[in-house]
Amino acid sequence: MSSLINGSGDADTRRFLETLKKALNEKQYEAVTGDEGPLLVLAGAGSGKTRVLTYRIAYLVAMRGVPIHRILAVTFTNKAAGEMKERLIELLGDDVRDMWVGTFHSIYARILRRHLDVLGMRNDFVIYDSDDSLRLVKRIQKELEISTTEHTPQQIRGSISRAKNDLLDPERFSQNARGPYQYAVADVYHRYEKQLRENNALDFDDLLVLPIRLFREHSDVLDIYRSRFLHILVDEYQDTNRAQYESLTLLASLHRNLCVVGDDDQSIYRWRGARLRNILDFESEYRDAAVVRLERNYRSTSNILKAASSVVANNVGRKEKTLWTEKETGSPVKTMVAYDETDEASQIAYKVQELCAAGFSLGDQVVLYRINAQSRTLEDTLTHQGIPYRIVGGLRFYERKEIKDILAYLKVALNPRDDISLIRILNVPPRGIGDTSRQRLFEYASRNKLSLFNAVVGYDPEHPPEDLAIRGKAARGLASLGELLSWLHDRITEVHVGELTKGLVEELHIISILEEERSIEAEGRIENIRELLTATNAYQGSDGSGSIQEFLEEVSLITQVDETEFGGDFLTLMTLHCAKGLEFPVVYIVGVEEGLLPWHRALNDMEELEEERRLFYVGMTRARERLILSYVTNRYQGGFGMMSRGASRFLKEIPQECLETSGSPVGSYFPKRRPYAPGARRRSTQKSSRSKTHSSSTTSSDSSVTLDYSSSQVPPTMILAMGKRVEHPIHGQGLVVARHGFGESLEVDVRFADGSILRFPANSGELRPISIEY
DNA sequence: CATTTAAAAGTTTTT
DNA sequence: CTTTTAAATG
Repeated sequence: MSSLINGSGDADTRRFLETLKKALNEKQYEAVTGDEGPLLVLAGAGSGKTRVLTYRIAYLVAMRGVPIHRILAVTFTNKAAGEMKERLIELLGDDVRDMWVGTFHSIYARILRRHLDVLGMRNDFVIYDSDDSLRLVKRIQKELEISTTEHTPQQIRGSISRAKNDLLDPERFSQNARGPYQYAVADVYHRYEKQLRENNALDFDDLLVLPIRLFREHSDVLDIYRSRFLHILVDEYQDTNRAQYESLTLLASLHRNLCVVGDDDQSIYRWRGARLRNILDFESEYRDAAVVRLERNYRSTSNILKAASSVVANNVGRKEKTLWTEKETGSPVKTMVAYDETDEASQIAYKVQELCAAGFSLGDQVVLYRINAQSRTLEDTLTHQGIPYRIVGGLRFYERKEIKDILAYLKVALNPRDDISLIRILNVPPRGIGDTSRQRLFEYASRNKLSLFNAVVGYDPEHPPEDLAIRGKAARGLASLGELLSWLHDRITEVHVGELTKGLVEELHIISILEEERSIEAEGRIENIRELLTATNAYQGSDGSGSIQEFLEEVSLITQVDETEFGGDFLTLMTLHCAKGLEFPVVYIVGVEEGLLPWHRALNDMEELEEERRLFYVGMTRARERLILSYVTNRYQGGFGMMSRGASRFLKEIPQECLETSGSPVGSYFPKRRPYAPGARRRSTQKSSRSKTHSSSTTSSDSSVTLDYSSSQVPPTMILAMGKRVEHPIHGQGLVVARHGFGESLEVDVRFADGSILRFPANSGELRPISIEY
């Protein structure tokens, strides 16, 4: 492939412009080739936002001769950055690899690594994730004797985070504090910042906030970057917060070539400090800003687009936009009513298979929900029916306990001041150092003005310090930890991360300890550790050296979407927030109910309610061809009562003409749900007992009543679920005990009365499901 | 004194 | 229905 970057002849120029004209519509072309100066691209959902951003960079490089290192592109996830880079490499050639494309967090981390020392901190900091920060807040709350029940550590940590993103340092926060809660937060905040500095650690917010301090207090550093970055391009601008806004303003203050792309209707991170006004006020902020509106949608059918637009039109605080499409009308948006969440899950599972029969693959379909807790019921049902699925988000790989434990060792070895990580691994794996010993160790360290690390490493079991009353098992444990840590510390800068991790895992004997547990969870953990070893082993940093510092940084900035490999024949499940920026041919949104979507705590606040509406809008606009919205009449939460009350107000905002309603309110046919009996195990026994319970009242929540099997549209996969009773013309009655494959290729194992187990293709028609008689 | 076991309480969204 | 906190055990 010829690289555009080297060819600057007239012929190449003309060819490139031709390519652009062909690849882009008029508005997109305008945005891509827009002049220097501030540029606001208001890009509606599915209007080719990423495309514009990518082509604009290519245009700047190829046509305007902007050197690659003088461009800064900021995206929302690492994955988006990676994809943009791949695309740019195709367009411009391999040199693009050195371009600064990344998230705010990763780009600023890079800057801080170079310059943080001028602020009196160290450049070799570690990054605390939210779990680490939370542990720190908890510890401080205990030290300050602030009740953790009255104000949860999560709350306080949230308040601190918000303060930081609003650029309030502890002093300013204290001055503005009103009321007992804010005073408490102020105290914790003070100590929290002090601890971070002492531990040589930065939290996520620091990565955004410290560059601002750096730039403001050291104009020479600011000058390096603001003169270097001739063009700055920012994706998802509607979700930037105050700190991000301020830092961008500083970085763009010299050349003023700031191109921001976003959609105010898709701003969904207010709770994280995102300020809608950043995008709404861009034009007044930069009076000379050019504005381009991308209103043509290339993604959804007109029915879906119309439905979504009608919903979001109810928001007041927005820029007026009219999205249009040349796509066909398409299927109507479908609403489904279910009795409860189990019924909802069954109906979704049914619909998924119906659409599989209609030619969509599982990978084409995604189920979106408001809160993570909703995934459980779906998972149960999908597992039960043998539908392969994949969850995006939830617990991230690098946040799993066993992984974080191992990484904590590396962090401590790299940065001996990292007390939070050290405390974490003090007794992991169990080595006899409990609460009491830990407390004594703390006291001993502070009495002797030793860092915790030195207290541990310097511990000599032959001559234990007199003022450290640790003996016996705890003493031996402490000694072995000290040995291990100094062993690690000696190698941390020399050895490749893979080799060191391997040595560490062996030294800890984690695998054998877990093997002895002989539980499913332990097996999963072993799997995870093996995966970590593979990852570290294969790791090559930017210079191919396998530096541990670089590895740890990369790992802590991984986003939820980054981790998931898309493609493959899996049904995808994720929260609405996670779905931002993605698209699928078929989208289900479940739990479209008052109290859930909109979330109950948003009901009394106009702005919060609008954000919920935007969230719903984002979900709807992910769909290319089919959109299915479902709600239930009885949703239970935990064991305590109902949590949502009927269809969401947002559903009523969709025009009737693009809707199709299905699924009757079947509530009356269903038995009232029993209150949870304590001790009634769910996972294993419920599955078999559930169908019995329901069928005893002539119905089954496995949809055998709500869905009409006799209409023969029901795919066999649906009927031949695990545990279903079936009849075979020769062998008689049996029970489905296993399933292999999926869809057309599904085969099921059936155990018959004589104990024999036989395998049948599900679509052979030999097996007939029978309703269970009692 | 550490670990296991039982009871109690709390659940949005995430870089 | 999970996660955290308190009491019992080894």
